[in-house]
Amino acid sequence: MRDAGEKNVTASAGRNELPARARRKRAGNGAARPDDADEVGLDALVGHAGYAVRRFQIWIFQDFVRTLAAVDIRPTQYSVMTVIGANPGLSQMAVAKRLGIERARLVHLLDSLERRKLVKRIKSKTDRRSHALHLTAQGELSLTKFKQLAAEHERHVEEKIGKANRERLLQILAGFT
Amino acid sequence: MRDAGEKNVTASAGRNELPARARRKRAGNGAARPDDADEVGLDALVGHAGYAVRRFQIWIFQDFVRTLAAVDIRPTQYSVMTVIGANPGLSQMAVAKRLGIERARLVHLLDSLERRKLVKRIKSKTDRRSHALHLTAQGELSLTKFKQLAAEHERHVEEKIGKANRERLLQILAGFT
DNA sequence: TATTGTTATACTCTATAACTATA
DNA sequence: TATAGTTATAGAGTATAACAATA
Repeated sequence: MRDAGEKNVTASAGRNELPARARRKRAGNGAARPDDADEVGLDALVGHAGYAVRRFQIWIFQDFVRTLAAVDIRPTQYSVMTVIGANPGLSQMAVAKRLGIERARLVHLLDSLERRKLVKRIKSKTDRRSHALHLTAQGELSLTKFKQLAAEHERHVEEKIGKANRERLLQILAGFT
Repeated sequence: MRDAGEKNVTASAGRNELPARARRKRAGNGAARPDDADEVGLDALVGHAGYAVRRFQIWIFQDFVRTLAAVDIRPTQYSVMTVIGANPGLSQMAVAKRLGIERARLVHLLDSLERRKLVKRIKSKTDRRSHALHLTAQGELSLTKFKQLAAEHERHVEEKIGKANRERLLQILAGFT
């Protein structure tokens, strides 16, 4: 059981096999090529989790951006505000570590959120190198709205892959959060 | 059943709830903050598929790059070579469409692969605007090696999330390939 | 010496627009 | 006029290195 089906990582699997139609087209005529995307076989890519995950991630981020376009908030900005909201007083290093963002990049993200009066940096009294991060009053209010829109986005995901599959996905990937 | 558990998209779920220890730390003392990443709660992010998928995708790409570092091939380069190998004669537009890559970006990817003698552009006789893409003999040979390493990477994924989970993931996301 | 926040650089990737040569 | 390939630009994101202030 454990050793079965190892080969199909690199072998073409049934569903995405190059369609017979496309094969025929090219067989008799060197010039004819498939012009429709669905006639192009993916070969080994079919068996790669990373390829599927990347395509899905692109879709999901685009839907997130689209759904929150009215409030002009991108996924990373949302994650930063959510973590600060749940852990007020956090340092920049702590946020960066928790979210896997480079601390250099977080500087710019916070600059932008601070300009928009959603987040504020407060000098720490115990360690004067670091900043305590807080949402502003407006930030708190805005985050509530962002979370509503993010929940709407999440429903789009559910519609796209199904409620049970979405939950299974969260379970499978829980270790990476 | 269909309407149950809708709220937990924005509510903190059990597993990633802010630990009592961290909450205690901050309760009596405004200055104390969680310094360890695992003491920082994620709040609404826990319920977002996009967040888990993004973190997983980062891990999986890093492992792919690491595993294929000896041959200096990145995920996108691998996907381009695999599709050309399986569909020789394809135009740049067809490859770009199939993989969801901007055609402007594919130009640079192909420049790089062509410099390395892995891929060649051949002027089409039927449509002089377009190029027929082929692997070189060396490209064919190299791709075989790349596929072996990619299969090794895929085994890392299996070790990380489990064989059954990896297969379930591929099933759930099959529609995005 | 080490760490926090910052600035800077380089490279990948996404998203556009515009140009050329064909069709 | 539309399309294939190309060039260019701008912004997000990743990966580094180096610096000042502070620990």
